[in-house]
Amino acid sequence: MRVSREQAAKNREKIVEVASREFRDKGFDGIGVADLMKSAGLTHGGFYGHFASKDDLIAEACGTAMDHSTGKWAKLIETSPENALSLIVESYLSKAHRDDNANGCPMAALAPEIARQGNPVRERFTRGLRDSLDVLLEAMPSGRPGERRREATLATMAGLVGTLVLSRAVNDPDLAEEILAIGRARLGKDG
Amino acid sequence: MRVSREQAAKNREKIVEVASREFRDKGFDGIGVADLMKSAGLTHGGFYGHFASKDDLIAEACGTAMDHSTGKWAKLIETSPENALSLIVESYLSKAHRDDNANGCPMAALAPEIARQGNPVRERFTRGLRDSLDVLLEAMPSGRPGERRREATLATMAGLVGTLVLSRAVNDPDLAEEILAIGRARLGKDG
DNA sequence: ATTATCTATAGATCTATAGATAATGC
DNA sequence: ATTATCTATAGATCTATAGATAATGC
Repeated sequence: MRVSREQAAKNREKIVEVASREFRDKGFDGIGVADLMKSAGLTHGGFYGHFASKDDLIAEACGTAMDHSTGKWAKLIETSPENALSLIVESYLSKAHRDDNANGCPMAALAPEIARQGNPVRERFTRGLRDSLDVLLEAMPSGRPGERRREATLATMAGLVGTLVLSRAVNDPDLAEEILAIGRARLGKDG
Repeated sequence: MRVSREQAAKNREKIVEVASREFRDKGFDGIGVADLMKSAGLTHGGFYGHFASKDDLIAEACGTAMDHSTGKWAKLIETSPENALSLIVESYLSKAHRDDNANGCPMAALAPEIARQGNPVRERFTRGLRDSLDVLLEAMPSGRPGERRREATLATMAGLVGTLVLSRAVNDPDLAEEILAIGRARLGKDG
């Protein structure tokens, strides 16, 4: 039943990848270690050879989810630097993103739960947020003092997260769409 | 062991009040029915005389938490209508609110978890959000088209929630305070 | 020989229910 | 007599560990 070191490393990556999606979809308490391992094609007991605890996996899964999300933005900026902000806002506040929690922004899916986690999780998350802010800053229109640009970046990030979070929680499709649409109109043109 | 109808009604209210605080503090999965009843001064088994299920309580606790939160804003508007928006933003994005999840805004504490709940919970939440938006609209500066005012209201609400949520999730106190401060500066003066 | 994974299980939860108890309200 | 609450427990989780197994890597 033993596999090669290479395969073991791949198995570990697979666990993190599955977890990062399942946690965003169901929340940290909405999915157990046994089911995560099953989704990764492994058995329950093998988990603790890769991670010290579920919390340990949560920290890593949050980190990679943030990195992945930031990577998408970086790619948009690289592709078309001139209207990057507009592209980021349009995709972030799209119906597709709203309806795909599992592959979307970990902040919108998990931020309040992360706030309740221990220091290792929050530390890893904070690093991911800093990186994400650095990337978003590049997408913000220049031609203003650096301090102002930093402010606009943070305000845009908060606006994006708040908008998506409210749109998802709401039961009425019309209200959910109105929230998204207003967010797109106001955040896409900078602050 | 039986109590009067009046006392039973009070007990029910107490359960909802305790639950609305504990849920905001620990999340829906972070506190069990037995512990909630203990905090309310009752025993586990008595719960199901008052509520059909934990989900049932979640819906009601979300609703009253939203109503309570909206009531605070309404009071601020009544007290000083001229600078109500600024007062709302200052209190919402205060350190005190950030550090008191249990008595604070249920959206910032629970929105992503609410999004994963069934229709009854989300319906009750949606009603609470609509009411809250109606109240916040009154605090927005007038002197502009109604449509624009509605947009500014929704954008402000999303900005408030996103700002508080990020500030709480972050591990570094300086970054957490920077996020709050920028939110206060930008949202207090309308959009 | 080492070790990645497996099976099996301990021990601690959690929601919900059954049936007993005792005070209220007719 | 009704009913709000209590005790006790069923049944289903969940995290984590112990010990067996079998393939890798020396």
